[in-house]
Amino acid sequence: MQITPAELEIMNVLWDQPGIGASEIADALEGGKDWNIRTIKTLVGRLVEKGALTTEPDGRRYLYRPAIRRGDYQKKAAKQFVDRMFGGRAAPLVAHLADARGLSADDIAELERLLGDLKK
Amino acid sequence: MQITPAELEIMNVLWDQPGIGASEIADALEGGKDWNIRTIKTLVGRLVEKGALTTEPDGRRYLYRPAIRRGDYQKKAAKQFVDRMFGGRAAPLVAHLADARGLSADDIAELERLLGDLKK
DNA sequence: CTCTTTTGACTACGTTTGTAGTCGATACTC
DNA sequence: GAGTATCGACTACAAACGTAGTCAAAAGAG
Repeated sequence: MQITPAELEIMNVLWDQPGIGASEIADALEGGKDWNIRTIKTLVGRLVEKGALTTEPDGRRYLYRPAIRRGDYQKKAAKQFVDRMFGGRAAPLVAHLADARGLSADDIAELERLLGDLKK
Repeated sequence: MQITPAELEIMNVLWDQPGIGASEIADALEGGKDWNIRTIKTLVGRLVEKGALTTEPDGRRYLYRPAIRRGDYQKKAAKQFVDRMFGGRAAPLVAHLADARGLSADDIAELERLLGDLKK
């Protein structure tokens, strides 16, 4: 089940607010993404076809909610990305991120905690 | 300059062995990727159009080499990926990777070294 | 020299993706 | 109740993608 970048925007909205309709999705879309409502409905329809969303009738419209967990999808996507771009090695990826956007002190602290856990 | 997954396979070969021709690329492609030579040439042609590869005549054929550095491309792709999938937060990504594929002891050591550097 | 192979240039073509439009039915506004 | 907004279902359509085919010229095989 591959989710395209445009579709992912929809998924992100629905992971944050499951059980809303198409017009609420339109409202909730971040910043510049002022897609036409038709566009949103097309993307939602494709996600339903793919089995990534479930529908629930609500009067004459549908409410949508993710059929897959965000964490599961993120994990699969992360693995695929690292495999393709970095031959499966995570460290170079983190190095690039550090360089590209400057990890915040919080990020660094979190990573340290994580590494501490992993070593056990 | 967006590079598609199929094109990235080509780039990876050329980053490892810059200055080879289409048939050498075919030979060098990893494992299952036994693409038709036409397919490879199409992909190479598109990469040249996009400015991702430079050409150098060699007799009646061309040798190709990347016009962009692997590191630069990785960095941009990593940033874009983390932005899209994790709202820009690197730590959850690393957590998923750790979970999904079990970071090796080497990976962990490398990340620790990296974090040590970052804290300075 | 003739046949086969290889190369670049150009073309092909189904599928996926982004971005909507049309249509008929229902709901909401006055 | 008549006009307008909204919904789902279906359709449209160009660009990008994956995967290759055709063609003419040049190079290599015998």
